[in-house]
Amino acid sequence: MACSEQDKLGQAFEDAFDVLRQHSAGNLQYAPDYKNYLVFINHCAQVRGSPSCLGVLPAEEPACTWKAIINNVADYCVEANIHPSLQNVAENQLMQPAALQQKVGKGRKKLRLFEYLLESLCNPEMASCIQWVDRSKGIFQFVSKNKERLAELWGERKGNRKTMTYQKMARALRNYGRTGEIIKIRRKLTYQFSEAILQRLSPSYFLGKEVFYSPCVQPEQEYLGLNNWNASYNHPCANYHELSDPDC
DNA sequence: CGGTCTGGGATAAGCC
DNA sequence: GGGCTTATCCCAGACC
Repeated sequence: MACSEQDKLGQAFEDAFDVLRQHSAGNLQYAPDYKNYLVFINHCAQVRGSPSCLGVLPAEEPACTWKAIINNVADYCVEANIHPSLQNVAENQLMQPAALQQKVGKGRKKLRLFEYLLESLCNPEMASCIQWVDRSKGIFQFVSKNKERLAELWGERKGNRKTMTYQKMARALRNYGRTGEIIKIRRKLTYQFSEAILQRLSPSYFLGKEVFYSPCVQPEQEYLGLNNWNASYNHPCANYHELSDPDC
């Protein structure tokens, strides 16, 4: 693929993300860069599959309209299991819910508890249930008042018949202690993602971008730079689907 | 003393 | 069907 063609696609990718950012009110937590765009391009069926689009992305090409691009960015984001707000954006704006359901439900590895916790940590709506204590160390804490609610939602997500409780959920968390994925902190309701997990979450391929977007930035918080990348709950959101695959 | 939290053995469930 | 991984159930003890 020629450089100019890459540039076109890269620009299309970045612009599409800009649109998504606007629609998600700054909740998009992806910094577009070239490698990301390559992943996107690889994912993009139109670009990958259509000879007319292969390598070139003319704005007037119907199969490669902004709508198609944004759809595919959203599609990619959903497959990457990015923040639910993105799904809402895509659903509201462009995507068919049925397609979303299919992507979430079919051909995917079973959701694991720590993945769900990461997802919750990235979800502002769950801030009343679970919060970061020290993102740089991967330490998080359940909110005593609403921890049962989080457990219930976990149970619902798993499709359990019986109600999930915090006690049972915490037991599963302690099992992660054996594998080292999550360890218990000697502090009430507090756990920590292991360094190995944090490193596996580290988006080395994002090198070169300083700013990205946080879904639940607190008033006193600012956007995070790369130095704080491991401190961020953004990259777990964007990448946790890859955790179970050491090759990723 | 009671409620909450933590720890761990046993076992079920799902996947390969 | 067996082995492995992960999740769940249940009980006991520590702590506040």
